[in-house]
Amino acid sequence: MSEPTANPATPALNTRRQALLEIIVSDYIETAAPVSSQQLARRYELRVSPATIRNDMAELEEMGYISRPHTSAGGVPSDPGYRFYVERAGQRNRLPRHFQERVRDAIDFDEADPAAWARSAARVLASAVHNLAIATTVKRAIARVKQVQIVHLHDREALLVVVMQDAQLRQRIIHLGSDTPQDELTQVANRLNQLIGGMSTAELRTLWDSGAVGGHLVTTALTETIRILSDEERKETRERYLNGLGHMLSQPEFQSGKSAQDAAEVLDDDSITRIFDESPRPAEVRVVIGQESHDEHLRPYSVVYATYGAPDGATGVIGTMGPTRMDYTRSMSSVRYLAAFLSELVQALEPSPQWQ
Amino acid sequence: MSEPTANPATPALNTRRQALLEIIVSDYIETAAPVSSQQLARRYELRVSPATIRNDMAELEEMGYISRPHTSAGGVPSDPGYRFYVERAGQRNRLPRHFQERVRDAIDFDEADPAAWARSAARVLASAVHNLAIATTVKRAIARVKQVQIVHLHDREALLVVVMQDAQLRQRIIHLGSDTPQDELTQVANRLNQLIGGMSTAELRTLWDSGAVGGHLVTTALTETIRILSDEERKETRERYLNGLGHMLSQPEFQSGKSAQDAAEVLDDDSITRIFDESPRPAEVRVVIGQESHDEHLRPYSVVYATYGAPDGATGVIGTMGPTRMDYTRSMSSVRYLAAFLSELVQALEPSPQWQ
DNA sequence: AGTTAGCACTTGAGCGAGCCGACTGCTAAT
DNA sequence: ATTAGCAGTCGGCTCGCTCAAGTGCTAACT
Repeated sequence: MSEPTANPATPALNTRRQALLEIIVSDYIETAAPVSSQQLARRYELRVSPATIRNDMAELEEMGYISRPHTSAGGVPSDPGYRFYVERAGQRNRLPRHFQERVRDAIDFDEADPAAWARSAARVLASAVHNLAIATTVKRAIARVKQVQIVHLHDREALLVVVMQDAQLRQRIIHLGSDTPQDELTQVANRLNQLIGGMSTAELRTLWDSGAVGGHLVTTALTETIRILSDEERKETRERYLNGLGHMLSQPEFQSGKSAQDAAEVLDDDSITRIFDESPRPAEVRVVIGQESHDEHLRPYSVVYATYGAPDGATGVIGTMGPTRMDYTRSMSSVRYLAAFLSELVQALEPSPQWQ
Repeated sequence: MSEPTANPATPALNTRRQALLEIIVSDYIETAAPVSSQQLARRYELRVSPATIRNDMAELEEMGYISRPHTSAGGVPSDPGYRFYVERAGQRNRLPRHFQERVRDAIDFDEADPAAWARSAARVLASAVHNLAIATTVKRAIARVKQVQIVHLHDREALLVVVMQDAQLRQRIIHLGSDTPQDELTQVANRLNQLIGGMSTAELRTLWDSGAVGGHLVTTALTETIRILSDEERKETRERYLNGLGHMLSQPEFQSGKSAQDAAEVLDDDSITRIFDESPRPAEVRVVIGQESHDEHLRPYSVVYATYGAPDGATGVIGTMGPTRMDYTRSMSSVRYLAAFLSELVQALEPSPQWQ
């Protein structure tokens, strides 16, 4: 592992070599074939001869930015080469054609369902970047209850519905001491709502400990509410939506060489969710290239992702995964745009942060 | 396309040949290698010589039950061969080890969440059959509302929560004429519940047309409720959970030959859901083998699936997909068991059918 | 009739040789 | 510092070969 950092630390690359490296990376991203000095000279207006380019490429190779499949082959970017490219060109805005329209058509605010939004977002993103896309629903670090409802099912069973602060719903079966009419259940729920509306798990626990709430049914409902909220905080309850594995597998790297099975296994377990756990700050698009990943299974791939949601509120993650030879500028632009779009929707669902 | 039906119509296969065909299919399912006459003679107590087996196999080939990759190779079952096998051995119960325990451990009734059940069911099934598993949530052909709730979000927006007869939840944003306190919203919801509890879409529409409900807010809530229910009936709102693509791609047919990309694309679009639309009666496990499928994309695969849920009530589908060389007895047993298990859970959520 | 032994024949898989084309690395000239 | 020219390297491809597995057929047997 030679570790050239793409930063000032490294012995400076003269301007022409920097430009050359960028061209090499972007050409390889486009063609998926090792790029040779002659092709570079022919296809781009470099005003130098192939021999000069060869010299420069030898230098780039020595510094670890590119490597060669074999001695007599062209250059292929290595992870630091992609990193250089991302730092240099990553901020450019390169949304796919009609991307905004496609997003607006696919995602309907009035559905009010973060799960539906996430599913559509994953679909749009996948088809935009031609790779696998992942979107999760949102979740708050600190769960608060907004309102509860108790619905009679039959005999001595009822459904406890909890509406959370971020407008997400959770449900659970509760067992009643006796068959209780719906009217009474509604009353209990209303009384409970007066008490606990807006409370966090901790506050609910305090209330419970104080014993201030009486009645068997109320206690049961409160207990289960606490359980739901603490599950919410403890477990990863975000729903994940995946789309576009087919797009990803159509990339040439999977035709020969890379194993489609490995890629599929990444989806079956929770690797991807794990990398998402280290969520970046909202509005920051994070790029993890190949070996940079902490997760061994993800090493052969790159991931571009961002957090979306309300600041200090409910947050989810949206991102894309593909071979390290992925279109970083396009991916970053698309992810950035979608994250912002979803953030708006989610923020419209809950009170603005000042209210708390 | 020669079309031998596996039924009495076909010129009778003598008993030995039937037994032989079953052995060939099951051996091929196990080993994934063309089965030869010598191996059959060696590994099974057939009490006849390889030459005789060759004669029988020639007959089986002529009748379309098996085919050969090339002239000097063993036999592999063709679709009608698998069909014969399924009809003959399909009813045998061959659950994987500890399957029941695994199911019970993975699926928690108290969660009361059909989505969570479906997700867990897909996971268990996938690992049991070593193939892709799909489970959907449930949906009623005729939606009924059980209860609604209106939750104030902020300013002039509120969340309409609809609890359906089968205990599923739906939500939608509604825009209020003016900023209305939660108390009032709760009252409106309670009034509305008196009126509409248990109603179907048609009944709600009649009510709406009658103009018997007054008040702007009530009307809005009613309108949106109708919209939710009719969406429910019109659209495919079942959530699909997939698991085990990695298992499926680890099957030898994908190592060389079959395209993993094609398989992945089947998942990205909705082919599978389409085959599920022709739901079998509950408790019937349906098997679609290769070319038998109406859907072109599914032709290279087999699908084993069953409907689960309450009779005349909410139903969902669970099934597995894999190469035509899949373990049908195991798949059918597992699907049958899981469908029955899920049915119990779903039925416990809603009033027994007589009540309606 | 049905079954079996024996044997010639077919075929895919694996292996190595050899050729071709693409590209580099190096040297020497500008 | 750049460039032309050229020898050298290497992967990919094709061809031909051999080998092992397994069949299809014929003739003998029960």
